[in-house]
Amino acid sequence: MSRKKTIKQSSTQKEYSFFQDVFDVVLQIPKGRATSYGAIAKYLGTKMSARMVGWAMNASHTSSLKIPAQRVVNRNGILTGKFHFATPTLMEELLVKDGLTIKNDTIVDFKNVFWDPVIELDL
DNA sequence: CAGCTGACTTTTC
DNA sequence: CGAAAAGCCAGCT
Repeated sequence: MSRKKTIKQSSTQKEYSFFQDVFDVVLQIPKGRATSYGAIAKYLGTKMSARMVGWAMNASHTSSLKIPAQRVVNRNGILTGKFHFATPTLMEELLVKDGLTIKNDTIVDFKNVFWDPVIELDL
């Protein structure tokens, strides 16, 4: 279903940011899976760039919602944003708890656990 | 309104 | 393998 537009808040919530879309997608990432910034960007639209997704994650800690940002890595499966967590090792710890294997700041067999919103949601 | 910035990606050397 | 540059675009100052 096209839940892209389901994000639309009530009239009261006039402040609508594209961050909401990113958060919504990230929150739907199943446990034990991970996706890339580019995949989310592609799902949200061609006008979206990977940097916007990463930037949205930067704002995730400001959001009241709990965003599993550890499940979002770059296209190589490298934990590029780990330094933005409370501790540089927190991101890896969270992914390990999800059942993933992290080796040298990189998700082992990333392509196997890759979760593409375009395929899992839109399709 | 204009310039900066950024948790990315791809190409090139 | 690594460093550098260019493209990308919305939000912030």
